[in-house]
Amino acid sequence: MRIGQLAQLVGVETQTIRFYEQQGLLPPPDRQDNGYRVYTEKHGEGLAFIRRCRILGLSLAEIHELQSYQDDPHQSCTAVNALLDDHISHVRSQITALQALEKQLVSLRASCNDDREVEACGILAGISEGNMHQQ
Amino acid sequence: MRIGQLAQLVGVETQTIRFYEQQGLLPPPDRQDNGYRVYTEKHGEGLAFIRRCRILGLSLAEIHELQSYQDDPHQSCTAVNALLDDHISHVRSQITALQALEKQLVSLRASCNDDREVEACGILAGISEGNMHQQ
DNA sequence: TTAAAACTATAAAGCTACTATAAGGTCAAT
DNA sequence: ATTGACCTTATAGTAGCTTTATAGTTTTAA
Ligand SMILES: [Zn+2]
Ligand SMILES: [Zn+2]
Ligand SMILES: [Zn+2]
Ligand SMILES: [Zn+2]
Repeated sequence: MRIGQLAQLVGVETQTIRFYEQQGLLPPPDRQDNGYRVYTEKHGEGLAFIRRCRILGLSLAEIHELQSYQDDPHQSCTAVNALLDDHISHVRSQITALQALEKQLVSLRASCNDDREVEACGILAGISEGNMHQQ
Repeated sequence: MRIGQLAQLVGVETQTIRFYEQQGLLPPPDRQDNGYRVYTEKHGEGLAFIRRCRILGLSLAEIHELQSYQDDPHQSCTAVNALLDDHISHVRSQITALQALEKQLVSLRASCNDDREVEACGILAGISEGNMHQQ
């Protein structure tokens, strides 16, 4: 299987596959005489794993870590679970931060209607005055 | 006022100030004979404005747009209000996406306890099997 | 007075996770 | 023989800084 077929199979661009190889996330495949990469089903599984991790918001470093655990299948999976716990708390704190931000933005938005000149705009005034509750 | 004092006043790094100047967000200040930048109060206000916008999650491009409105203070502020509306909806869709992600991660996390070997880890199995409800 | 510390300058690279572009080699079909 | 689709590598761009390198200037302390 060549790179284009693999890409289509998993739904990524060919450059992305080369990029993962370069980053050490995907093992370097064999090459044909002409230099073309030849992939096996295992590569397909590995690539699909990476993509599902990415959809879950895991960083390439976190994926790398998960792969290192997979390479040693008889150790305890505590570290895997902890990685996910950490990631969940990252996501939760992002949500919290964005919700606070939304609140701030909505209250700022309420300080202006559409019938003003820029110099009287409640939004620009609100930002400039800087009475923002940071964090 | 030199760059270090301005940086301390507003709470940013000196490089950040030079970066904003380079990006056209902060007007180039006068220079001393030795080449050192000399800032006025207006620069301080401009920099504080940028920082407050950044805290609100506005991109440098959006800040640039706001500044262009400020330069023409007698036009209607409709565009300013619209920019904020857009930004609010960006933030809301980020929140929605992250909440969906959190749900997915939590259910994945529930598929494992801490007393397994990696090869039996419910999380790794869940990712590998790929029964993920995308988006 | 002089030497170190602290400050300033520019330019360039690094960060994340790709995406895009350039310039070229390979292969099948027309 | 040439088009088109595919493959190769290398390089640059994205956002918003941060870090590093290298060098010149000012301030402070011995
Ligand atoms: Zn994470
Ligand atoms: Zn307004
Ligand atoms: Zn925005
Ligand atoms: Zn587990």
